[in-house]
Amino acid sequence: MGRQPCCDKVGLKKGPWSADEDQKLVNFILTNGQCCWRAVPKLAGLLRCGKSCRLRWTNYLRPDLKRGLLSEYEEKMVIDLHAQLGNRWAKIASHLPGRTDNEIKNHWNTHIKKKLNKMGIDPLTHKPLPPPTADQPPPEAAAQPKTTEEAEELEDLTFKDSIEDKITSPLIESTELLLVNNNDFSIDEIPEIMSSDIWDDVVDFSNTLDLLVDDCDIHEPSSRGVAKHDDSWKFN
DNA sequence: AACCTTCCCAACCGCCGTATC
DNA sequence: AGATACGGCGGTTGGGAAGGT
Repeated sequence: MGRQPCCDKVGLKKGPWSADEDQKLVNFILTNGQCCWRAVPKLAGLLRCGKSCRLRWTNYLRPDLKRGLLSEYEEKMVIDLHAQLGNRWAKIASHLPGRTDNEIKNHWNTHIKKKLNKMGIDPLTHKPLPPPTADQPPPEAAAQPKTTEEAEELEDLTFKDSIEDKITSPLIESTELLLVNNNDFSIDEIPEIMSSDIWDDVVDFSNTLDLLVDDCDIHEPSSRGVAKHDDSWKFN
């Protein structure tokens, strides 16, 4: 015989939590700490199952949670991490202090997905959406740019995306530093990238994500001493 | 003001790997 | 060794809020 069931699920309350229930749970956890969730509802005087208590605590009641919308910085982090990790929300959330996997998942599904689609970027692959064919008209969400500004933004993002493929694949350390791994650029690509209008954006993007750390210098060729390495430029 | 539609998010569901009996 | 609970995770849903007609 295995363990005891966590709850018999008979007579247990479901649905939204009341303020009174929240108070009971918070008081209990703050007094006793997080212990065996199975025991929590009984000890705290709640008619909920342990799993429901755990979810309520981790997603809503924890005192270290941030409330409100994700900042632009956090959103960029989520997009970048999603490009590397996919729908591993818990993993993504672990890099955003005070945010829960549920919160990030919701924000992705309700905001970021739409935003990327609107910009012509596939939220699954993070690549530009394929051009529409006669058989397959563009999805409603993937609207084509209507103005010059929108067209320029799309072009920018597409080019940036191809560069980011080369720059990133960062290792994310527990310190939340994103390290750029010895990424090689073809020598032919560097002048084009650096002379383009988006170079500043690339650096900004990297800075925003704390991609650039002390042991990772990005320089212009020759003048700032990028290490030339086998016909490619290397980030030190 | 009343109704309808869309949006948003808290909470649930079901699955999986691990722990326990 | 096998059965079963636990804890964690990602996907989905239901209902309230907001916006539109």
